[in-house]
Amino acid sequence: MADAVERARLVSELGRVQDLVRQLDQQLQAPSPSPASFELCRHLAHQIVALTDRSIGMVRACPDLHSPPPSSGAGSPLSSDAASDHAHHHPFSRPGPAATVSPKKRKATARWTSQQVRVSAGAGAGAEGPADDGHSWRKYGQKDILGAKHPRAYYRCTHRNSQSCPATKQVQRTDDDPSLFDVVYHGEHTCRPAAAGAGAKRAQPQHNPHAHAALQGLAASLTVATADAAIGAAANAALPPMTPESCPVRGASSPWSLASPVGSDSNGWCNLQDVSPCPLPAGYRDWASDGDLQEVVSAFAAVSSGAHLPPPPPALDNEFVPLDCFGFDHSFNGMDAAMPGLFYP
DNA sequence: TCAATTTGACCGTG
DNA sequence: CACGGTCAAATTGA
Repeated sequence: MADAVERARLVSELGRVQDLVRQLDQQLQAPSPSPASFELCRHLAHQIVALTDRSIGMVRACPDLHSPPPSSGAGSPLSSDAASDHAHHHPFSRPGPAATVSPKKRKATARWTSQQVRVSAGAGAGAEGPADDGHSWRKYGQKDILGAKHPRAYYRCTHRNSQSCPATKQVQRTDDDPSLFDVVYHGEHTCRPAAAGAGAKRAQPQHNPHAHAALQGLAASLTVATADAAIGAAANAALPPMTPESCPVRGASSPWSLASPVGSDSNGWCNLQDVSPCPLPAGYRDWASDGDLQEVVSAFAAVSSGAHLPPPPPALDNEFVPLDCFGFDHSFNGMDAAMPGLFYP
């Protein structure tokens, strides 16, 4: 029986997280980033992580809060996989070419950032598959999935060999709507978008002038996630108005079709069926088309799920590598288990 | 000729 | 043993 006290505490914790995110946002907007402000950013980030960790612990400790929200019948996104429940947990494996121990071996322990997205087939581009997400993918497999009408296709980044880019994705047409695809992204792109933007460098993620947008999105996502955690009206009442539409993450549609699973429906999907851009400030668009959106979203997903960046370390178990984005280099061992409710529903 | 896709087999997990 | 994920040989296309 989730006592109201526990809920109130959780809401309060998440509210603090949101405040911290806003502070971080403000720091990132500072015109001339100084080492001091960078340090502050780091500090804020650590606090955010610690608080979210605690919040998740609270949710876990309380069975009622922990129980998943009843999927609002309207076609649960993963209904196609409902028959096989591992389809939901995507413990990803195979950390890239460096782990050439023996072929066809998978590491069960490796956990990658995993982002679930539902996209529609590009309207004009035919219904072959989801719209281009800005990266070049190479198909390496296809499987018929039990209980699903359509096979699942497996893609890896074209630059996997040349640049050791570990990113992969799985694409599966939804059962109910053939024009919709469920896309699960694993890993992060470490490759350079070679021909994409003329000489677009993704060298210094920190002090990214657009990073604050992602943080705002994160703040919005936290709001939604709170609601997802069955906090419901209490949370929404306690938090400042921030509509899901204000989440830049959801607007990453042109041409990016990537979204954070946090601010999504009850199953962690972010429905991008509506490919028409959602109302976004111009900055968000520019940023999204720049590729930085994915970077930041992935970064947060990585932070949340304890993923790491290549090149893969030789160690099998402790697989954390510092994120260059915010310098989240400590205290994430706990985070590995901290966010599964959000990323591994 | 090379790159991308297809497809059946292999492997680890539950 | 069934299933999902991956590999790699064969095939296709530019």
